[in-house]
Amino acid sequence: MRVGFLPRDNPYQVRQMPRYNPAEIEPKWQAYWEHNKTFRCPEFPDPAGKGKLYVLDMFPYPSGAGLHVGHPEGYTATDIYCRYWRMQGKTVLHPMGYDAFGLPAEEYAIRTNTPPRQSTEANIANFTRQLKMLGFSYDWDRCLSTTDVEYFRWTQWIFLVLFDTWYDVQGQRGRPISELPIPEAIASKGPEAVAIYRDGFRLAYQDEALVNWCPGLGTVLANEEVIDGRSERGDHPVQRIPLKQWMLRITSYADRLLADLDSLDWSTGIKKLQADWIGKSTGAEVDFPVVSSQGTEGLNPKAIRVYTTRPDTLYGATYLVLAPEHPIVSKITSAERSAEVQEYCQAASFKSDRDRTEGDKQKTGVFTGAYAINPLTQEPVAVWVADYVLGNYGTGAIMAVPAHDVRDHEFAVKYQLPIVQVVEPLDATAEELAEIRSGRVCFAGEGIAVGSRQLNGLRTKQAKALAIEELSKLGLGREAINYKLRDWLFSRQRFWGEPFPILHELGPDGQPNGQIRAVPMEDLPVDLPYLEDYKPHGRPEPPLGKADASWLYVELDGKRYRRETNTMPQWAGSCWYYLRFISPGCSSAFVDRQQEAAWMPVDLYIGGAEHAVLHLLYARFWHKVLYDRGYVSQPEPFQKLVNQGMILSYAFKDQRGALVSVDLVQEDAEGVAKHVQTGETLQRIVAKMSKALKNVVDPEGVVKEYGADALRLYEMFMGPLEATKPWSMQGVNGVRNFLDRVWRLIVDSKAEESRLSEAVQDIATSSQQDLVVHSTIAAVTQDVENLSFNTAIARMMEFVNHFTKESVRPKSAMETLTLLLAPFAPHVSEELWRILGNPESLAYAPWPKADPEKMKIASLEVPVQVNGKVRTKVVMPVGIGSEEAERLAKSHPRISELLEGQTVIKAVVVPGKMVNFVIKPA
RNA sequence: GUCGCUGUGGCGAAAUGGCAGACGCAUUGGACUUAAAAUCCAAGGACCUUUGAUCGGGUCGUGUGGGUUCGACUCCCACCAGCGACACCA
Repeated sequence: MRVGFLPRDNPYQVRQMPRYNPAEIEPKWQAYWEHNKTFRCPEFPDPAGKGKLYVLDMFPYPSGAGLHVGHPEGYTATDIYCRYWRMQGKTVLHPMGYDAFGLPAEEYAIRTNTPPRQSTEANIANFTRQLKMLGFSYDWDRCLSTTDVEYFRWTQWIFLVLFDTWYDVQGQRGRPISELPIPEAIASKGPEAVAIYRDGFRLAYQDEALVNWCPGLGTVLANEEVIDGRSERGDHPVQRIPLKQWMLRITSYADRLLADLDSLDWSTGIKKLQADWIGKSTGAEVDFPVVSSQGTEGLNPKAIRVYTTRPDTLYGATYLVLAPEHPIVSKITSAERSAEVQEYCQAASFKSDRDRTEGDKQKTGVFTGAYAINPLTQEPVAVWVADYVLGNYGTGAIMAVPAHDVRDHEFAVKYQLPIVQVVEPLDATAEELAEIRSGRVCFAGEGIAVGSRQLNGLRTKQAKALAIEELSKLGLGREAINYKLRDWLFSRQRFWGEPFPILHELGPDGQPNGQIRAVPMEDLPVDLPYLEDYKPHGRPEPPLGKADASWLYVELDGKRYRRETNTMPQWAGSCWYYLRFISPGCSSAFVDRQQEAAWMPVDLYIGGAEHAVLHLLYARFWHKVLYDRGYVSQPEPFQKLVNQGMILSYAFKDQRGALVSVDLVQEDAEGVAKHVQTGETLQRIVAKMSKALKNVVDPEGVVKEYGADALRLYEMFMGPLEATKPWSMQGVNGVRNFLDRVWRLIVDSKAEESRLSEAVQDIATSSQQDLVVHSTIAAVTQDVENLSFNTAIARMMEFVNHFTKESVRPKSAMETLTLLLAPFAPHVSEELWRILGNPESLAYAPWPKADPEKMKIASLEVPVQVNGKVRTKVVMPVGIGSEEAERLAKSHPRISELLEGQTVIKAVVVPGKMVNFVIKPA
């Protein structure tokens, strides 16, 4: 229990305050909590307490615009949960920090012409001020920003762990690179060959690959940051160009990232999103030996390997399609087709993914002139090139089964390629069957194999298995697994990010010779250099290349190196911040080992659904690497995840469906919205808040007008946490009204200074009051634990409605209400608690306990139905038996009247709930 | 196109097999007041019916259509609408 006092220099002295005045009490209590470090979290959970609780918010990106009403939604939810569990005796870790590296901050810095560090720090200060204004019970001593040098020192350190790790497929875990078995052939070539061999296995590796280059932003982007061929941020076009980039081998962890979703307490929706993103599929790889007019002597391998999820349709494979990037294309193309094929492939390579899919989406392709042998039919099939086949998925080649794949069907129809049905649907009409048999319609479902020799008559599942077995015997096929997930492109050509702690060795000519090494751990952090001009210039060379030679060039162990000049993407810092919060001051490690074991995993993680895939997948991946390497104790970081719903705003739409800015709308007396200029009647809809529509709600303005407690309460009262819901200022006024009522319930609003209302007296509660008090405790307790805050608030409103009517209000009941309200509206509750005569903060006061004895009632009204329709209600004693209840119900005059002359077929009696007589005319 | 979420009074919502609309907003009426504001009390799904007025009684009602059940907002099937995510991954 903490005994608090008000700081002497507190500007918010208790003044006369007969009325509820949040503008006075809120800053006062915020100063009190801060001064007394009320919410400081100990290094370890209290062994005498009821265990630990780690509750985390997705930390905000400190934009220049300040806090949005969406932020306090999740933050209030976690705050209520934390305050509740503190009162229940748990030791609660509840930190806050900032995700401040990355494009938005840098764009903002360029726009406002300030160095990024300076504008970032200003934004952070503003965010902190706004967050403190809302009275969240964070342990602010643990606050961090991903841009703190002492923080990103450890981000760099973790990157070096990734660099030092290879994935042991047999053991299914990441291991130190020093344990990678080196083949004799490599070892004999000397240490440089060994180093290059190792580099090929590291989880952090460099790769020359086709990347998403965005000239508008002057950087490459991860696949996840590209939406429809345009950048997620800024909506600039993205091109595919080959560039040497850092990649993280997240694909090695695909299977575990998928499998471990089972163990998590996340919504099925989010789990499914992640599972779909990982996109595991099982099928087979099948080899089609090549027959080329060029001959196959120089060909290695001599077969085209395709990936299919439907090996059972192999007899229907009437042609093959290669991705334009497939290396075998140029080797098998016949002389007369060469020019055409080359032109097609070249055109495709310059196309962005957008261009490939845009427009009429008509599939295109060219015939290579080559053929390959279907391993089961032994028939030759044509080999085509088409850009609807992706080079970086599966083997980059497919067998086309036009009868049973919609894409292949479309292509085959366009180029008049043969369509052969080999699967018969199980339940199709005669007409449908005829369409499928004729090849006019494609059937992609499962069914019975036909026209497939040994597979005939088998169901799809069995046919797949047998086909794989047959292929294995021939040595031309095997079971295979594929993932949609790609390795994570991890480098950016921008200034405002963590520098890579990597050095490129320089050869005698002063140019990098291809050998790389990590910056020694003890030399971390690698800070960003000072740059006069850090702006992107539209070319792929990173701005850090312009740094001073003293930063750029390093001499180590007698060798000269050039620093890596790429920076890490914004996601890097948020991959592990939850660990740093556990021991933010630890200078010997990224997290203190004992403290990590004591606090992890995060028990409740709340944030927006927009991070369902990217942040959560990346963080889980890093965590698993750290787990494999023995640095953390848990395989998963976030045990329970909840996504708060989006807060929308009202907007207006005209007859054509165009959105109208709210300052152009006026509602008349009947509440009909009209356009100010045209007088046109507008339709009210809900839409995302946007500057263009001028319907953005500023939380700071709401705090000034209604108070932080009202804002908190309103955001929770709007509806279920996970639902999207529209903002209403009248609703805020409603909860503010409730707080006023609570205040008047307890405080004498006529007196000059704050003192108890005369109605509040130190007397015992009546049994009827007991019922209200204890059933409210029970309901609020359960609702808070289930994060059902809207109904918890409704229960407290009922409590207040009840006691407002009582002319004498027992003090104990008022204290109970104050404690129940405390997690939701902490400022006013602290103030009331003090007025009720308690000198200490209620932050750690024991949560009220519902006494079942006091919730017992003697009798209740039970609905009585006839044929399922409620006809009357009968008062029955609690605990009544079925027969007695039936007898009581029957004896009610209205019921006996209805049963008159009828036969009761059945009487359904649920004691205490209802009685139902099923009757028919006699 | 595929997947997911959501459809309940004028509005935000509650009830997840057992009295539909708790609680709140807005509305209406009353009390207090010289008056207004504030506050307090009360009413309220729609329609029909009984009555001098009440009390009362009935029919319909949770997006639409069907089904399971003594009983469905709740479970199942099909469809419609709105929102969101993904989108040639073979």
